[in-house]
Amino acid sequence: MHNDYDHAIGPIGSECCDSRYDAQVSEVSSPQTAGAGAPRGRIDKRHAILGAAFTVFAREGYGQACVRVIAAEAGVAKPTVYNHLGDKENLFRHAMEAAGARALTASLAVVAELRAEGATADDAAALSATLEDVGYRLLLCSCDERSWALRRLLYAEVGKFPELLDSVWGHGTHRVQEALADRFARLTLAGRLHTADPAQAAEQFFALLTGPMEARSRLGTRPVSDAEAREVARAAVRTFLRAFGPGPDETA
Amino acid sequence: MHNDYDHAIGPIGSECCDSRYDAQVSEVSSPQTAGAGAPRGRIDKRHAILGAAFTVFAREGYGQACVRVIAAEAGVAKPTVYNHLGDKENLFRHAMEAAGARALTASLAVVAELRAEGATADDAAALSATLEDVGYRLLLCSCDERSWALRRLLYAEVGKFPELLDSVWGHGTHRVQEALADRFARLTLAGRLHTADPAQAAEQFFALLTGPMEARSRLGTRPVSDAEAREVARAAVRTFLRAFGPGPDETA
DNA sequence: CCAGAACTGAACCACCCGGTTCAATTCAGT
DNA sequence: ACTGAATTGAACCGGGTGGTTCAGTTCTGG
Repeated sequence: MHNDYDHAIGPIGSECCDSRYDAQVSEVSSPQTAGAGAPRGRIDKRHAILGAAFTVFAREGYGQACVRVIAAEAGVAKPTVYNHLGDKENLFRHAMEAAGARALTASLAVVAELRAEGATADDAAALSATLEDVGYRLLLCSCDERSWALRRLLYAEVGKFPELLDSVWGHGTHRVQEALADRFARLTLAGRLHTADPAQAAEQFFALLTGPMEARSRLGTRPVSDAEAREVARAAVRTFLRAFGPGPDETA
Repeated sequence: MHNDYDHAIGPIGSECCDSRYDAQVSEVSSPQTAGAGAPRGRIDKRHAILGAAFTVFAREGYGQACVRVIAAEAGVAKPTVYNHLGDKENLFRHAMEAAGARALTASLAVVAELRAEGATADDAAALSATLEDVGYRLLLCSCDERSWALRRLLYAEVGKFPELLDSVWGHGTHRVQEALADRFARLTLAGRLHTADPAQAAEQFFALLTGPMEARSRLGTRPVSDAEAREVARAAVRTFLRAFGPGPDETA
């Protein structure tokens, strides 16, 4: 009868669902009957479902994951899942988009820090330290378990869900690299960097960070130590600054 | 009754299967009844099955792919598939390993070219051109459709098949980067490069190549033009040489 | 306090998949 | 030409899946 779900039937107050469920989706409950028999509220079932869906999809893959398990993980009956999101495909899409948005905001926050810190220090050593710190925190974001799971699922199902490439991945990396390129451009104008093409520099900075990490963390299946992450960030920044740091202005 | 397949029952001459089926697995046939009614021979059914399995797995993912389709794609009856490889999991494993071996040999051949060409030219421009060419060809390998499919499947099923990480991916990238590091070490000894840590330099060289390509080719779903691949290789080599090329020997 | 919406649990359905069995057929080695 | 192995097609089985239905319960808004 009804074809378009997502907020067509309007099961709960789901139209205002722009509020990203921040950390864990299983404990925030409407401030009534708090701590009583019912462990969770009524209005955030949707968040619980999306979170559980991502967890299960990440653990078992889209094809192998079954909705019953997702419902169980969310502490919810199976019809409730279908009532909220109507379809396994839609469920997957929304779970991925939510996870992507969360990962994006984390990375953007790190790059935003570069704006703040980068303005304070002035000498070359300070710039190097700042870049290293930003790189390290960017690596922490990128090496988060949920982040790896997101990338794996994206890789896996890009054939069946091509639109997720844009809505989850493309926009994200583009915006992060754009913000990075903005900072590099300003640093170049200030004479502290020599990036003829800031966008390309940002692209390569990102590659120098995440590329080595992919191998070292075994595609995200092995937790990477803080020391190793810092070492990768240090190496990346060293190479980056040798190539783009202050020096001969041979802007090709 | 029987638990260990693969060459336990010995259906055909499969023990000698170390010969990698080179290009396409669907046309080589024993030199008899060539071109007649039966389109393929009898002895290379296994290759056909493995090739078809990889094709179907790449197209639909491990979970969604069903053996019937694989058998159809291979032009073979379903029991034949089970007779040869016994299990969907084993089928997947072997298809992945075969594809991984093929991709590895291609990349290794490219790096081997660096050994030959790198010895001839002497000036800096020639080194740059050689590195660009090697990078470009490495990118071509890495951007091959089957290569992307292999990486996607690896990413996707690394949770269910952790051993594939080593047998398909780890060994491959390690060997390529090792070969690259060897070349860099020799070039450093010859005074034409300054790589304090050749392994790390190779790691970053690889990252500068493949990282930007990941975004530009949309995770391998969009064919990348030769011009763009060449541009990425050029940019990577330029950055790499600025960082590690002849200049101040500030080996940290 | 009550009407109505959301939620639950369980059963149910049709479908498809992995894997097996089997008789009939085709091929390879000699 | 003949024997035995490989292959085929088709049917079959058990089980799990996506998705629905429904009666009954729990909560929410007013």
